[in-house]
Amino acid sequence: MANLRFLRGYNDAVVLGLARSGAVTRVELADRSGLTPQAVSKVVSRLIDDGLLVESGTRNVGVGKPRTLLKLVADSRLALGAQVERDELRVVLTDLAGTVLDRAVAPLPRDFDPPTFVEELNRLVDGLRSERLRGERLLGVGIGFVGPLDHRTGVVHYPTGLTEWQDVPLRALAEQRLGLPVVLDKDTNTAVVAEAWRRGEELRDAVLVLVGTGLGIGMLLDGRVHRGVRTNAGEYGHTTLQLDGPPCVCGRSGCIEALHNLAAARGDLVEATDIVGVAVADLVQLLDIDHVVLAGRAVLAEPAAYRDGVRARLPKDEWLPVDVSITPLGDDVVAAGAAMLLLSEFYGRPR
Amino acid sequence: MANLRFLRGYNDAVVLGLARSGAVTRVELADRSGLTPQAVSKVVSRLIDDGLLVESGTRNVGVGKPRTLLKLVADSRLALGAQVERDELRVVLTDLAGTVLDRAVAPLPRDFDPPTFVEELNRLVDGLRSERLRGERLLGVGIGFVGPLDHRTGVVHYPTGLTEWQDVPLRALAEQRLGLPVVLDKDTNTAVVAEAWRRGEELRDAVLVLVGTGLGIGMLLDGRVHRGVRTNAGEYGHTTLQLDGPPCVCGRSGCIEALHNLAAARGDLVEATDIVGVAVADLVQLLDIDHVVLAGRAVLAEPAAYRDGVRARLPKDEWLPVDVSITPLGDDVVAAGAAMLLLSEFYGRPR
DNA sequence: CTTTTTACTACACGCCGTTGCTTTAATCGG
DNA sequence: CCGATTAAAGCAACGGCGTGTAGTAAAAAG
Repeated sequence: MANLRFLRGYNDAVVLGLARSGAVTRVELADRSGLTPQAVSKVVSRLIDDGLLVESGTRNVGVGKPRTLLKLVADSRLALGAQVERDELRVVLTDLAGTVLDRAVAPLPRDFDPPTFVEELNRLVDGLRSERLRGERLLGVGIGFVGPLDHRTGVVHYPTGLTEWQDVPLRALAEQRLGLPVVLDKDTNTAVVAEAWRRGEELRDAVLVLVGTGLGIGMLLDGRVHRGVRTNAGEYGHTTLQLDGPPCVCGRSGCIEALHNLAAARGDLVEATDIVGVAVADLVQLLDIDHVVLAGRAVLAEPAAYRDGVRARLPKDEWLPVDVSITPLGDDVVAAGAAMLLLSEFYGRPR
Repeated sequence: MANLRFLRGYNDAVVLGLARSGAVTRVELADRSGLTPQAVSKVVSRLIDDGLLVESGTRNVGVGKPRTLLKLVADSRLALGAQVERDELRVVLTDLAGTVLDRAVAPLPRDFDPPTFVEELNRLVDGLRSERLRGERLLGVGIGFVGPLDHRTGVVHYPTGLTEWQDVPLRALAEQRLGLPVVLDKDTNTAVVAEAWRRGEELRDAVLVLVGTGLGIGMLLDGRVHRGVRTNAGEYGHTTLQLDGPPCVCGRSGCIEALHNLAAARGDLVEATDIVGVAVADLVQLLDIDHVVLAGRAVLAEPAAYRDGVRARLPKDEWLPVDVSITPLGDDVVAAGAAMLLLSEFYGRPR
């Protein structure tokens, strides 16, 4: 189904997305979006009325009237993002450009239950909210949680290590307590949203590899996050890499995660990063992506080693080079991505 | 970029897609599409004017005016599809519903060159065209080719075993010779299009596994074929399944394809199907899909064995069952899918 | 200063789905 | 048997989308 509201929202999002990557002009927006100059003028004037864009000077390119520069008003809209791990809650405040403005971190009790969590979330959110925010600039809160969960319904199913979380409608609970719109997604998905939102059209096919105690990936395919039928895509840690390998906690044998963690426990960084390299090379080949972003505690402890380990296993001299990078957002990537996921609900391309 | 033409085309495609799955009524179309009843009425009247739909009786559901049944006029539009293998060319004629109406098969000379191929394609196309087709019912020709190739540009790059095919603009060559619109895609992609086009909304996240001399997959993710940055996605045969496994023709070790073909050569069908099972289970977990379709010469020789081998490796008693099936199109699946890919260029959802 | 070139906008327009209402055709209730 | 009720579908007016045409604004070039 598509109607005129969809049409407008879609084109608004296209223009805003291009504007996010830096100062632009109407002419350039028309060229890069495929919209006619008239349509761009209308869209831009809507966005200026909403306070999302401002005109900021001119740029001269040869003869003729100079182009009017347009700039995103990054702090016209803000969002909060949370990362929930088994022992820690992190909440960050980001602006429309995806810049992290502030953060708060608090420990979570062992095997915490939903009410405890919602209260703690509310406490951190209130702290960040009261300092800066007057008026309606704060759009809502995104939550990046460990899986499995359902992004569409906002229900957490049964994450390992959290016995009190059996089919908990977290999105509804959080919306009620915080009085703000809430979106819920898997941590790996919010992380890849962070990269996609900040890098824009440059990043359309990418994988974000999150290496911590487990190994999960977030997939950006053709400009959209791939979540699968039940938001369960990206469980890459338990993919078989060695048929007769060592047993894994998941019950099967020779999983990527088992091989990686064994090598890491031995202190064999070369072997550990090589495992990740082989796994990523398989992914690149399967999905035909041109960007790989590495993140997670293990990677951030030894960024160069993991980056080089992955690069070494990727095919060289290829007609399509694969860009391998470490997330510039560091420990904030999941929480910041959750905030950007919420921003994208309002200002991203509608479905 | 989106405009009113896009809007109309999109909604037309939505309605036509629903109509493809059997006789429906305007009310049901409105319910299932999310469009308003008036919008459906307008769309349907457009489609009737174009000869794509007809009213065919009524259906009574309780009180009130009975619903008018609508039926797809399947033979109002036809398309041809070709499958190109290293030793054989197959061309089929399908209607708008994806039903195969006719076929022609011809051997191809060893290491055939582009001109030879285009002439042979033209000969088979002409044969199928002259028998049935008067007027403008034939929309064009789809070609499913072995990779690597570029779907967007229509250029075949450098398929192994075909030394005369270095960056050949096959789509342009074929369009010129045949005088018909042509689309080009990898064989695995056209095969998954065949399943998607025929099964409609029921199939939104699926993998088609094509097991022949190699092993490739076609991915349908969130209702769209995933091709990757350079139409190279789905090269699954050379994914590592055993780190220290036997050497593969690709230069690496322990690839799925190498393990499978070794087992098959030994005549060990259980082992061969189990390898495919493990590989598919990994895929299902990674992509979170709910449908697996098996196809290809090896599978069609022992369909039950492959189907059961795959089922055995998939997680059981899961909250999300995975449906495993054999393609009902048999040897035609790639060629028929190529025809449906062409149909979808005209009557599928626009990008 | 005039001409040329380029950026941008004002406004009428065609066409999209939507809204409100009417017509059509069945069942239901007496 | 027949009016009341219910549901499907069409008609007409409408708001809003991007588009096309024509015009204005602001620079460089001559």
